[in-house]
Formats: sequence, C-alpha cells, structure tokens
Amino acid sequence: MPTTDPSERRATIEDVAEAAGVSVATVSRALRDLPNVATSTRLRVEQFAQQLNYRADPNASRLAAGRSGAVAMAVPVFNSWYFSEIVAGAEAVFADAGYDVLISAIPGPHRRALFVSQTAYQRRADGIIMVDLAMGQGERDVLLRAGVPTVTTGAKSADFPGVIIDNVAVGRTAATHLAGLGHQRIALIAGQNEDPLHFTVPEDRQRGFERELEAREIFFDPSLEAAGNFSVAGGYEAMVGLLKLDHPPTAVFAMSDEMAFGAIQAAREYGLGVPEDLSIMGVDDHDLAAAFGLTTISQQVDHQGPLAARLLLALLDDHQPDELMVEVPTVLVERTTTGPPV
Amino acid sequence: MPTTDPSERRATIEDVAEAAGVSVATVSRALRDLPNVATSTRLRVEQFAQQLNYRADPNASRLAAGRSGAVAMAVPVFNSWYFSEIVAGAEAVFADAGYDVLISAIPGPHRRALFVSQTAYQRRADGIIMVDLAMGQGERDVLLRAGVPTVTTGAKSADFPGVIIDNVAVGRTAATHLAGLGHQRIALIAGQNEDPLHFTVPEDRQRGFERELEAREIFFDPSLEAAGNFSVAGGYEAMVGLLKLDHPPTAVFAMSDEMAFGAIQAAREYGLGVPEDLSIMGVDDHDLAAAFGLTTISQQVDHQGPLAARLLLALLDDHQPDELMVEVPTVLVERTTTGPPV
DNA sequence: ATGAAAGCGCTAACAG
DNA sequence: CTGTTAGCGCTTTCAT
Repeated sequence: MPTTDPSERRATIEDVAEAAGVSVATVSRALRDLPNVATSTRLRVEQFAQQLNYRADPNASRLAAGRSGAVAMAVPVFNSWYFSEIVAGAEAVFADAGYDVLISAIPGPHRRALFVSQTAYQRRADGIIMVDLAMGQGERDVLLRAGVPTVTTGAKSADFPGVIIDNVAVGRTAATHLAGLGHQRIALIAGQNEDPLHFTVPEDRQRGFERELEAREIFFDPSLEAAGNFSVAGGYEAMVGLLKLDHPPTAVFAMSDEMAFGAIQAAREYGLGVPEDLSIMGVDDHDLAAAFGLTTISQQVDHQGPLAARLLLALLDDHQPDELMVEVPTVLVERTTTGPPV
Repeated sequence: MPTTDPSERRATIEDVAEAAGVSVATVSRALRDLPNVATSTRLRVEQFAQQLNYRADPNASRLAAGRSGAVAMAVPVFNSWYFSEIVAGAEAVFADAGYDVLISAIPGPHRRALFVSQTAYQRRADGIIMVDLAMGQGERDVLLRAGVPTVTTGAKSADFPGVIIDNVAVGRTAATHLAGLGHQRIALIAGQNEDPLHFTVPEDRQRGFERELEAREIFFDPSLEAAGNFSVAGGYEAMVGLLKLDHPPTAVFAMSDEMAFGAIQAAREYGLGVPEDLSIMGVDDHDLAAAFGLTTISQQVDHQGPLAARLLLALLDDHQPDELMVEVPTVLVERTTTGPPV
C-alpha cells in the first residue's frame, strides 16, 4: 500500500513544526522574519526547514494571506525590441524583490478583454504593469474598482502612476534636426491607421513633428505620411511607397528604429545613398542603431523597465512613490544616416 | 461600520450556490464542465455566475486541486532576439490553452539555483520550459524527482522532451558554404570562453564547422577563433580583433546573426567592403537579417516556441507526445554578405 | 444528479 | 515570545 512516504512527500509547515517542537504559527513567523520570535527559536526552525527542504506552498499562503506574490506585465507583443527590453528590465527588479512575473501579450481586443477581466478580478497578481497599452475608460474603471495597483508605461494616464517620455518633444526634436539640416520635404513613417489599442504615442510624436514644421513654415504634405506598423517590414513597405511618389521626400522621420531599418533597406535597394540622397532617422536607439549608423532619438529604454517595476513595488509596499509620473529624458543621437539635402 | 458590501466584495462560490439554489459542489462541477450535472442546472449556475461576475479564486482552486494553472519559462536573458521570439511563440500557445505564463531570466548561477529549487519544488508552475539552458545532473535530478513536467529547447537532454536543431549540421553548412565559395582562411566568432550555463549549442556548431573544414583539408587556424558572447557588441569586438591580425580572414562565420551584425559594422568601419573584401555569415535569420543583406542559416525560430509549448501541454495533459524530440530543420539563406574571396 | 463534509497548507487574530 | 483556533475559497470523496 503506497502510504505516502514522508521522505518523498513535500514537507509541510506541520512537519517543520513537529521537528522543531514548536507550533505551526511559530514556524510561519520565523520563516517570514516576523517579529516576536526568539532568535534561538528562529534559528532552530530555519535549520529544520532547510533540512526538510521545506518551502511554503505558494498557493496555500496566497489563499490565506490574500496576496499572490506575483505581478503581471501586459505588453502588445513580445518579439519587438522595445517591449522585450522593458520586460527584461522590469523582470530583473521583480525577481530581486521576490516576485513572480506573469506575462501576457495583448495583440488584440480579444486577449485584451480577457486580460483585464481575469487579471484584475482573479487574484493572480498583486499588481500590473501595462506597457504601452493606453486604456479606455471602461478598462480603467475595472482596474480602479478592483483596486489592483497598476503602473503604466508609454501612455500617460491620469489614473495610474507611470513612466513616460515626452513624445511631443520627440516629434519636435526630429523635425528640428531634419529641418535644421535644410530639408523641406520630410516624410513621416508612423504607426497604424487603425488603432485598436488606444495607443497614444504615435499621435503625440506626430503632433510635435507637425507643429515644429509649422513653426518653421515648412509645409507637411499629407501624402508624405505612411503607416509603418512599428515593424521592420512595415517600415520597408512604407519607404517603398514614399519612393514611388512623383515628388519623393529628401528626409524621413520614422517613429521607431525598426521602421527606420526597414526604410534604409528599401532606400538602398532603390539605389539611393543614405544620407547622400535620403536622410533617415528613427526613435529608440535600438541595439542595432549603431550598426546601421542610424541617427535616432534615444529614450533610454533600459531605464524604463526598472523604473516602472520600482514604481509598482512602491505601490505594493503601500507607500506612495515619491513621484507618480517619472519622465525619462530623450536625447538626439546623431550618427551617419542624416545629412544635408543635395 | 464597514460591513463588507456584497456588491463590492468579490463573489465566492457560495454566493453563486445560494443564488442558484444549489450546493457549492454543484457549482464547482457545473462551472468546470464536469459530468453529472443536469443541463438545466448547469445553465442556471452559469447564468448566476455571470450575473455575479464570479470567477474562481485561482489560489483557492490551486490549493484544493493541487495544480497551479501556470507554466514557467526560463531563459538566459530576455532582451535578445532569439529568446524573445521563443517566449512570444510559446506564450501565445499557453494563453490560448488557458495557462498563465511565468517568466524567469537566468543570467547566472545564483538566479539559476533559485529558479530550479523554487519553481520546481514550490507549486508555482505545473510545467517548465528551459530555453537553451542545458542542465547539470544535479538540476536534472531535482526536476525529475519533483516530477515537474519539463521541456527543453536548444540543448538536447536525454531526460526531457524538447525541441532541437542539428547544431553540428549548422556548423557544417556554414563551412560548406564559405569553403565552397573558395575561402581558405575562415574565422569563427563563437560564444563565451567561460560557460557557466552548460550551454552546449556553441560547441556543437564549432565541432561541425571544424570537422567540415578538416574534411576539406582546410586548416583552421586557432587564432581565427574569437569570442563574441552572442551579442552585437561582442561580435563587433571580435571582428575588430580579427581584423588586427597579421593575416586576417577572408570570411567569417558568426554563430548568431546579432554577432554577425556587429562584425559587419566593424568591417565597414575598417573600410572593408562586405562581401568584396570580407564575407560574413550568421545563424538565426533574425528579423533584420534581410535589412543587412546577411547570409545566414535559418533555424525557424518562430516555430520553436509554439512547438515547445505544445510539447509541454501534451505532457500536462498526461498523454506522452508523439515525438519526444522535435527537430526543426535548418536552412541556408543566401543573401549578399558572402561571396568569393578576391 | 446532487449535497455534506473533509480537507488543501498556510496566515492571522486572539489568548496567554 | 508562543500556541490555539479560525478561516482563506475551492475541490473532491462519499453518501444519497
């Protein structure tokens, strides 16, 4: 008869209590470093716990304590440089703090609805980071009512703390750089036309870009705007379209480095020299920006993940963070893909 | 007196039972589609559950049922194209199957020990995917004894099912391509010298590479081997070192596309034309390989994540998968960074 | 087909 | 400083 062999069975808190000759409550306290435990007791408990290879069952403690010990990160997609960088940075901080990290890709409305209802309602995560997923009022309400500490990234939200950059300034910087070089016909490779995710970043960048051109009395021809979908392939396609125009641009501002890379590829295939015949710049300062010699606007992505994580940890520790909105500075990085027009 | 207002409190299974006029056991059965529930009852229960916005507390059900409803993925790092691609592919499959996905970066021995003991021992995940983290005997034993279904990727392991590629063939293909073009002095940009993670992929690729050269009676000069650390920066540095040699190579095989990108950058900065003066090829078929015109060996990374996920799901469903080892084919993708030597 | 009741393993008052 | 005792909310025999 297979009576559960105690050496095979996972040790429970009772096993430890028995071995150490104390109550389970004391074991619980000792192992969690709570006050009111004699040092000698604590030491003894720890010793037996180790010996029995005991670790508290997370599900039991979560149920009893009402916290999950996990945080969730929601991103539009994973396989994109920007998002994987954010996740990597935040994960390291959470892991150090002893939190499990749950991830969820939210590529569309379906997964999105699921995520909000499930994660917010079910007690799977003590807190959430929404990465570049601007929320509608309904979603905000769900999270607020559920009382789930939430931090946002990318999209500014009045309801939640977050780490942001000044995207209007990003657009302005791009226009300033390109116009300063003497360009008059500057194209814009933006995001999608449809925006199911309420993603506000592109509009801000575009606004800053257009306003700066306006201020300089440079006409922004609407036909010079193309959707690049924030992907390499999209940037390529957008550039191809732009190059086919009767009156093509002499410079291009792509809203992300990945789109800029695609644009560079298209330009080269078209036989154009960059920057001799066409200037191209991006946003991000991607790992490979230097390899392409890409002029870009850095947003210090490596800082953003850890910042967001620390913001959430502060919320979880119940002390309001010093600043609810952390703004990461952006800075123009001039390389070799931009120059004066011919 | 803040008596918990039932409309604010999360609905429990008891609330639903009461509303529907049945027992909690019946609610539990009905909501999980278990047999032995009258259709009419099930419908009624479902209706009230929805009305009360009820969803089972995962911690409670996990504790009671002994399963966590989550899977864990461990990767060396996140912010690398290859790993984020694998995670993205697997996450989509797991999410569809209703599993939570926990992630852990294992950059070094410390996090590694933590991961194995905690995740395997504590009941936080029902299964684990170890991505390119070849395990030592000790770790294998821990996982095997804990009985945690585990799937590996990259590093073949006799103890666990996994998805693999033939890395020896990868090395051979590279040597064949470059030697076939007529190169005699071929450099190798490999991984690290120290290998704390028991990562076997590099050795396999190197073995295939050297053997093929040997078969062709081409001498592989050990000074033509450089460590590139599987990063862009590492590839750059490695290439710089190679270029400073008295007798530099005419072709380079980098074990990853990211290292190849760095190498291309270095070569260009050095004033060398690629491939006129120097041929460079990589492994992966990275998103940006086409933008660089990089000749590479595709390993269909987009398939690997979903394959690994499905393997694990099969294990979790308790039916042994059809094949324990899924081998993904590799294929040479010729672009424009390789050509005959001058 | 349904219900009663015994846990799952831990935490958190409350006593002492 | 430590022990007792209720639960946390659900699942799962075992009856009926």
